Formats: sequence, structure tokens, C-alpha cells
Amino acid sequence: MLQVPFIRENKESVLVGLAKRNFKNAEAIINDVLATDELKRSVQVQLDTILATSNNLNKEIGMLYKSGETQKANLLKEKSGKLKTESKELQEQFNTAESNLLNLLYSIPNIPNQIVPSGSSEDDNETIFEEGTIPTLNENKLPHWELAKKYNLIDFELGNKITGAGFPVYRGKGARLQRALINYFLDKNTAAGYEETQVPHLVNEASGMGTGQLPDKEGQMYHSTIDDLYLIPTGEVPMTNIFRDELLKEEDFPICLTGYTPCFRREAGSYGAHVRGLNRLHQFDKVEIIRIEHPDRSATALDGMVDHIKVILAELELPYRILNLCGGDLGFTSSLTYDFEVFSAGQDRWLEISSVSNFETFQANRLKLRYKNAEGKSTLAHTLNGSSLALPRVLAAILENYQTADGIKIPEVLVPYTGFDFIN
RNA sequence: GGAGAAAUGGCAGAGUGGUCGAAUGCGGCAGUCUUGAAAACUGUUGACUGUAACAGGUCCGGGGGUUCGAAUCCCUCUUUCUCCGCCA
Repeated sequence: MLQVPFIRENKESVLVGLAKRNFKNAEAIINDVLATDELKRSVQVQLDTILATSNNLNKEIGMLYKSGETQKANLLKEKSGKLKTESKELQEQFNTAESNLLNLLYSIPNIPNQIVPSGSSEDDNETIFEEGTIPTLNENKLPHWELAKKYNLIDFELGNKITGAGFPVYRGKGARLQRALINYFLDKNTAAGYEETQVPHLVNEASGMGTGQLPDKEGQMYHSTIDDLYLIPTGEVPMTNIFRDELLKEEDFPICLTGYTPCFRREAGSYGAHVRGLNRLHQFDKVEIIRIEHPDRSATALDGMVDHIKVILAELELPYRILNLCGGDLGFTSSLTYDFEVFSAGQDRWLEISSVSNFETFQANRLKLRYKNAEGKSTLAHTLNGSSLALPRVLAAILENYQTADGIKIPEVLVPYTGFDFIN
């Protein structure tokens, strides 16, 4: 959520930023924000004046009662009652203006960072880095869902029976390989200074609002209506909401957390060949890293997170590239996002396996996540997060890229975690 | 799930209708003393909003109500604790 004073003082650059996102009706909405804010403030001034008079009056009444001047007090009572009716009306106006303003603000996405390329779709994302060699496989190469079946690693049909499409059952070495990856990722993250956490997998509405999944993306989350709780679409939600309504000290920075969680996504509207196998699931595992940073240091922190993930992918010896997401493809809450994609040689496709973002103050404003700066003033902190990494697609890439005629090799760095170096 | 008790500033904890944004203690900050530190003493110390700066306004778990006036009374929700039941 953008801050109103920021919009007021930077209207032109806000409009330029929203245009980069192809955000519709930007000018009308921004004008509406400014007008509603003005209204809200003018009503507040009137309301405050009446409340001040009424407060003084009530004090006076109290003193008159104490000194036994009941008649005088009764006279003032009448006056005070009138003020109350007036203030109630103004209070209603104020509440309406405030909720209108909030709804408008909720509908406005974050302003893209200067270095976000312009563009309207994923085709306009800018590839900024590429590393690793794409393996040359023979003509009998298989996509991971075939490999998973051949070697008894994942049973998709069984998941259909138990739950439905998009809920695979991992078995034997498939399950073990996935657990190995989780442990490997967590070990890498904690070694880099991220504190390991285990967080709830269901969150309340306030948490969903805090990180920006609600109100707009309600349809993407599973909702347990009987308890009004949401299954998390990403660990970002519970992990970042640890800091909702917090007032930090400067010396608390940097805050670095990591955690493994399953993620649940309804994925309404995505069907077709691209969602086969592990490519797109309703439930998948992910190891997340998040950071809460001083505004001056969030840009460096983002680079540090990118570098960290590079190391992991290099160790896994998977070919990957990094994209700087263009304005049109940038998530609602993000100001700058780098996507990591691995090349999965069985399908000849790039698969997104990590998304690393700086939200700057956008989430912090919703979360009321602030710190006391050197002058003692409360200031919004910056929030960041990234996947390190999303499990199923890493698994898919390993199965496909490491396949041989006789079976699947295990990346060396994982062998201590799997306890085996070959699947056949 | 049933019965009871509770929720107050960073923490502990008073306050049961009127000059209460809230005593007191701890902690934090500043100072005196000291070569320095500790101790002791003195002062200071909530958040949000608002203003050029004052002023003003809001906040005592959330929401609603009674009253001229609510931290205080009533309703409701949430959470915590104790006891009982169930249970990984």
C-alpha cells in the first residue's frame, strides 16, 4: 500500500510508475485518492473541534456536580447532548471517507523500481544472467513425469484418488530426494545467516491483508470458511507477518529468516499441457527466505539474496538464468523482482524456481512494520523475500537433466542427504 | 467441548463512572558523582493523527451499547490462565 503523503508529493512519478505496469485508470484513481484524503482531513478538523469543545464541557459538568451546582450542570448537559449528535454525524462521514480511501489504496499496486524494464508481458522480461551448461541428452530423453513413473518416484494418479489433480504422492527415492532437497536448502540458508523457523500453514485474514494476498487474490487461496482461515500460498505470508504491528530498533536489522512450508494454491484458470507433472501443483513444498531491512540497505540485501541463490544452483549444477521482471509481469506488491528459471532438458523448457523481490515499504505500510530511526521517528521498514527454492520444479529439473539411459544420477552435493547416488 | 478467572504503556502492576494517557516499580535515555565503570541520586521516557510550530483529536484485547462523561457499567467476539472431558 502506498502512503498518501508520498502520493501527494510525488503524483507525477507515481503516475509514471503505474504506467510502467499498464495499470488502468491510474490518473482517475490517484485523483480520487487525493480528493478523498482531503475530504477525510477536513472532516477530521471539524470533528476534532467539536470533540474538544465537548471534552471541555464534560469536565466542567463534572466539576459543577462536585460543587453541588446541579442546575448549572443540567443546563450544560443539554448543550453537550447536542454536540454529541453533531459529532456522531461527522464521525460517520469520517469513517466513510477513511474506508473509501483505504479501499482505493488497496487497489493500487506498488511503484516499480527505476531499473524495472518496461513491457506488458513475460516476453518483455529482461534476461540479466545465465549460467551452467544445458545437458545434451539423447533422443530417448523423457520428461520428468515419465521418469517419475518409470522409477516409481511420484504417483500422480494416487493423488487424484486421495484428493484431486495437482496433489501428487511422492514415494520411495522420490520422497527421499525431496526431503534431501529441503534439508540441503535449509542448511545452506542457515549457514548464510538465516534463522530457521517453522510457522503455521494456515493464516487469518489480517495476515493475508498484511502481505497483500487479500483482498485482491482471494480466489487463489484455499479458504476454510468455518474458521475463516486461509491455507498459505507461500511461506512469505506467515513469515513476514511475524513482524506485523512491530516497532523495531535500528540495531534489529538485518532480520533474516528461512523456513520450509508446503504451499497451497487454487490455480483457478490454469490448465493445459504446461501444467503437466510437477510443473504446476495445488500443493507443493518450498523453502523461503525473508528479510526485514533498513530502507538504505534493502537494495544491497536483494542482491545478496540473488547471489545466495546463485550459489545453490551452481552447486546443484543446474543451468539457470535470471530475469528482471518487466513492469507488466511484476507482482502487485513488488517493486523489483528477479525470477530464477532452470532449464529442464526433458521438456526443453525454462521453469521458474525462485522469485526474489523487494517490496520496499509497500507491505510494511499494510503491516504497520516500522522501526525507530536515529532521530527517534517511526519509519516504515523494507520487506524482501525469495524462494530458495521451490521444490517440485527443482526436482523435475534434476530428474530430467541428470537422466541417463540406465537411471538418474544424483547431484553430488545432495548425496550426503539422500544416502544414494543413483536411481534406477 | 463444559465450568470459572482474566486481558492496562518495552515488561511487571495499580486504577471499578468525572482535572486518567493513566500511579508505582523495573528497563531505556540524559545528567551529577567517579580516572573509568558500578552503586547512589536527579531528570526524562507510549503509539497514532494533526500543525510551519504550538494547540487539538484518537487509543487501556477487537467490535457494539448505556451515560452529559467509560480503562471503570452492559452486550458480543477473540485470546490467555485454572479445573474437568477428549486427544496426536
